[in-house]
Amino acid sequence: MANPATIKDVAKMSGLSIATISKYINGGSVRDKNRAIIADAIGRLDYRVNEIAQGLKTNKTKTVGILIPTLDRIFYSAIISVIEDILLKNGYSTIICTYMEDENIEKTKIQFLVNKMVDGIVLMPFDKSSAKLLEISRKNIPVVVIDQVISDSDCDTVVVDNLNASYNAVEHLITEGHKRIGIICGPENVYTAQERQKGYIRVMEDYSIKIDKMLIKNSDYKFEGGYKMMMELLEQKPVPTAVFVTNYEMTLGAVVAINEKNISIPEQLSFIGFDNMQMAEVVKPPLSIVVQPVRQIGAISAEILLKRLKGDFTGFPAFFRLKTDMLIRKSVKKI
Amino acid sequence: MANPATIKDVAKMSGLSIATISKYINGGSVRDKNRAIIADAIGRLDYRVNEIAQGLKTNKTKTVGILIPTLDRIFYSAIISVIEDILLKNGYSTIICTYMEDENIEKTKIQFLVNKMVDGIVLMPFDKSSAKLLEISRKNIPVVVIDQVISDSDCDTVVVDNLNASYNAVEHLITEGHKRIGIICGPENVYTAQERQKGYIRVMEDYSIKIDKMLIKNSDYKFEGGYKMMMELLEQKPVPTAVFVTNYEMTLGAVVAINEKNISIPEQLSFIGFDNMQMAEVVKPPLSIVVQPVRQIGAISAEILLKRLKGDFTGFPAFFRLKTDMLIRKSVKKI
DNA sequence: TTGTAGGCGTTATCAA
DNA sequence: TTGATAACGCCTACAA
Repeated sequence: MANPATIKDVAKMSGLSIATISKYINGGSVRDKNRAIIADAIGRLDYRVNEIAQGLKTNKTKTVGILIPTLDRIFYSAIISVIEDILLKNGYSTIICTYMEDENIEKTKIQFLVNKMVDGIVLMPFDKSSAKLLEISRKNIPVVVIDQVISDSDCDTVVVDNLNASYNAVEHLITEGHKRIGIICGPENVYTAQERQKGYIRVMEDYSIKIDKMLIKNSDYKFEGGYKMMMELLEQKPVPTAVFVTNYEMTLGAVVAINEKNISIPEQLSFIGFDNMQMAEVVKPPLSIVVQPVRQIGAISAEILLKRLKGDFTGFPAFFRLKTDMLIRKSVKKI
Repeated sequence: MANPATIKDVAKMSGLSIATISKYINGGSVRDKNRAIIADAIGRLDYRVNEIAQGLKTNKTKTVGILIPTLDRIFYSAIISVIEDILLKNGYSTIICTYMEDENIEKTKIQFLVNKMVDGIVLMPFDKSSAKLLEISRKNIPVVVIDQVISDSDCDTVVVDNLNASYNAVEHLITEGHKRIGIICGPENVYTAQERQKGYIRVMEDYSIKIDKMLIKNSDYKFEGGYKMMMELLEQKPVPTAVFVTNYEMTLGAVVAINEKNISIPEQLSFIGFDNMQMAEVVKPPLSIVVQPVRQIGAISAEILLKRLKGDFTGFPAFFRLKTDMLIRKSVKKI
């Protein structure tokens, strides 16, 4: 209704000057008697600092930009929840942008965030190229990169140990007697996909199992891709006795394919999926899966960014490599 | 590195006044020759409007606040994706806040958004109380409420026809010969849950089927709740021949319970779930489900808000009630 | 068509 | 401890 109250109004009502009110707000020294008067006036006027004006003056917006490929994947939305929560508790709000896994949109949105004068950025990049980071670093905005290692660029990074996540999963299959093991990986130009594929190859070599290239499928980290690649794997001769799928959406797709073919897990095919414990329980039988430390990823990212935002650049650039968990259920059979 | 360029810099470089540059930017009339000069200067300086300063002057932040219970549910994150996309294309950025299904946090966050001077708010409220809307309406900030009808308050509203969604699902079961039909609903104080429950009761009455209160379960819209209530339903005597679960997370929980009890769908129990087509396909056999028009909800909400933001209040308060779809798969047996 | 000047709400410097 | 005042970058009468 009425315009929001300003410092001026508070000053008028309390009979003090604008400068004094400002000090009161920002923790300067103010006579106790006056503190009371000011507090009273602020209460009656329901005064709040105008953060826009504040931002203009201080060059700080108390806002962090979060840039992710899409909100549709539980992996991303879960991380964001955590980050948002921590930042908010520290007085920062967040602008979440998705770029639909499109490099051009990604660039546009980075520009957008820079225009919005965010104080910091959390980025889950599409690919490994660092060009897009130029714009940001030119403005001296701290960036935390999650889930990917960007070459040739100094910035704090939080990833999971994808290689060993994959290594351990496949090793589990090997230990249970499997040799003919299929893997469905993500896009070849994506860091996490490369690492997960490396893990597969390394453990196979460590156990001196011959690698059949036909059992290594690259796809798009999407439902349909998982479905299609699973179908292809099932057509191999001899058919693999076990399959490892390296992200959540493709795991869904693969399971659907398996169901359609009326193949039973684990009797006819052993299976290890990725992410999302709830889903793993819904499937029959419950799936063994690799679980990423989503909460931890979010928490560490938020904390390191807050540190940079405070101007503390010790240990820059920081690099965190978090361990995954392996959840053993009933989708793997000993052979 | 260097500070970002300001209008002043552009003015200096082009030899024109600040006012002229401002006109150029905001579409005022400027001599063609000068337009070229200004464009050139802007390009060389890489000048961008400082939206903070602009906001201070215009009292507009070009920002919309989105307040949701949690990001963990695909129903919410999907809607947000759509809204964010449309708003962005119209020059608005979004601040997404979650309140963890806690009324107090919800209030705090509303205050937070108001402090951030958002131009508008999209709200998915926790309950039906309208008190929280006071703060917003006092500031004349347009609000669009999604997924709930707030009594005693004028604001644009977008909901789905939950009652008939439920009616149709249960009717499908009845048509297939079922009479003893269990339903797992959400919290009794939540609008969508009430409506879905009403739909059940109405269709049962329409078909003159006696209602057994023991077959109506209220829970919390969460995975564990769905699991627990399903277990309870399975202990009823005689056991229901069909069950309808009224949101996604509870559907997951219910399916897990059914799997654990080694009950087979649809031979021993017919089943209809809610939301998320992908999941429905993963389960074996694929589940028949009620699908909400997520994209449409997002699109309509964004459009109506944009309209209000432009100052167009025709038809206020608007009320949209969207229809759901029923996806028939293989989880219902004729008896 | 262009320029001058005042003000948006805040912070920060410097005197008092 | 307080207060007057000049910024911050932009917009907008109003005058030229």
